[in-house]
Amino acid sequence: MNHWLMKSEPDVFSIDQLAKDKTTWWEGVRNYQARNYMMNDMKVGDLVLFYHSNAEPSGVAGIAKVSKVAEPDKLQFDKKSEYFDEKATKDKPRWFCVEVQFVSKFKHIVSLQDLRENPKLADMMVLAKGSRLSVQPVEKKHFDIVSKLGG
DNA sequence: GCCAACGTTGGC
DNA sequence: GCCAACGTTGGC
Repeated sequence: MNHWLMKSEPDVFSIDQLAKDKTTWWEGVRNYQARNYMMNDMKVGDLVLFYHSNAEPSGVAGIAKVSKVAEPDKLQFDKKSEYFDEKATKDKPRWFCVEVQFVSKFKHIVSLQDLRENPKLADMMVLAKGSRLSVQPVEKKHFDIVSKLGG
């Protein structure tokens, strides 16, 4: 089983919204590297750190898990969506997304500062300079430390 | 709202 | 296939 970190702006979609909805298709990713992780590597049951970006504070807000493997992102075909992609066709979809399911919300958000201050987490991808990838792998040892911090 | 870092696009 | 210009991300 693999572990992941997925970023979402809470103003757009928060851990509370996921708790309410139970599951969601992770639509709107328009970065090939992030897509490839979802399309090729994410399996049902994989655990996900749900990360709030552009937030007060930014950080890991809870845990989700992959509930369905990748399927074509419907928004790429929706002309009214900001995620519409005129180069995508139903025969040859360009963008894929997995479905994730709510697992738990942390008692306390594990802020970016918390992550930075923990030497054991120093080589997490999310802490790398200029790291913008919205779907990224996480080592199990890091996942375990972060979930312990979250309570 | 600024801007550094990074990704994508498109002319050549 | 290079790379300048442009767009986006996301912390601050």
